[in-house]
Amino acid sequence: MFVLHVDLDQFIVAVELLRRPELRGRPVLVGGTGDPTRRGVVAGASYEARRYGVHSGTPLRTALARCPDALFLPLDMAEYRKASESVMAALAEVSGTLEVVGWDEAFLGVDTECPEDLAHEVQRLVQERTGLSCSVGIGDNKLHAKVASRFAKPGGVRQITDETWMATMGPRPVDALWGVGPRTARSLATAGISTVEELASTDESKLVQAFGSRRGPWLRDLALGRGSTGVSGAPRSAVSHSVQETYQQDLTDPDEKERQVLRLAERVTAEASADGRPFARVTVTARFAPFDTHDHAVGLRPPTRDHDLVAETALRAWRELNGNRPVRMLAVRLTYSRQRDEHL
DNA sequence: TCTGGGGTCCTAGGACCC
DNA sequence: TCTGGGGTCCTAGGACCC
Repeated sequence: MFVLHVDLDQFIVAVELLRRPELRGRPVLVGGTGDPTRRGVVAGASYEARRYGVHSGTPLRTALARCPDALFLPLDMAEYRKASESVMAALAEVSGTLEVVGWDEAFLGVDTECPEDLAHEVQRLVQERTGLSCSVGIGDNKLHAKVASRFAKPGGVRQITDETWMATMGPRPVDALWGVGPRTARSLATAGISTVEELASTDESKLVQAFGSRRGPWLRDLALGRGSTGVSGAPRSAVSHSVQETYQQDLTDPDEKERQVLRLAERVTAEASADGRPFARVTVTARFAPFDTHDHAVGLRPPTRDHDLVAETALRAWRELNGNRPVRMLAVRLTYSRQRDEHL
């Protein structure tokens, strides 16, 4: 048994290039409305643009300053969703268990003698069906496969085993591990741990003290390359659905803030209604100027799909949030009820 | 680096019950 | 009266991912 991690190369940009092939080879950046003078960040950067130090997450204005010759395109979520569905449909043809983990990545649990051949076959299949290029990581577990696909980019195949793990990952900074972000990296740095090797050889009790009885040992396992092998083919249903909007100018008028909360509530209810499940909770999130984010949730009991009730509850959640300061971003999230409601 | 949009999971603490 | 121990549900907030 092997785990393959299939990861599309510069997915968002690649989808855009399918319909604008004349842009191939140029620095292309996708994000926001496509206007780099407005608030927004880069969601997808072509490899050419990345050479200028622009990556996903870079503010559009910064991207413009670093790479003034780049082509800026607006986000087109519907198009990426369509492309993602075609990719996953192609992967479903491969014999094995398919676990979709995002728009542009999936695990395949496969039973084969030669995972490399299969990986190349997967690449051919995806290319043929969708015109998109992907990288494939091979491992004995998900962590190995996930990390390997990063080294395989772009368009390659890489395998990581128990034997090669530490040689490959040992010298790298801890945030190269899947699940270690900037916060954890900083906490580890405080404890004098900066590389994967150092983390792997740290006394477990020390990690338990700093990160708790669950997270401590988990971090060490991560550094040792221990990960889950279970690839689940069970269909995943979304836990929640949300919409959010960052305003070009901070909102200061209280009535305007309430109108925006109601607008977002209507939008998210309309979008989430297609699912069929009733909603169990409404969460309103506000990002206040300059940048502190707070949220407040109110349960819907019993779970409901009533639009008016959702709107009212969103407004109540907003009022309980005490949003008296200038607002930069608002979001409304609906969490689905775990049971399908039979009396609707 | 003045910082989007859409998600997931975990933990801790309060309320409430027996 | 100065007060245990456990279970469950709920929410806030932290952290991470693409």
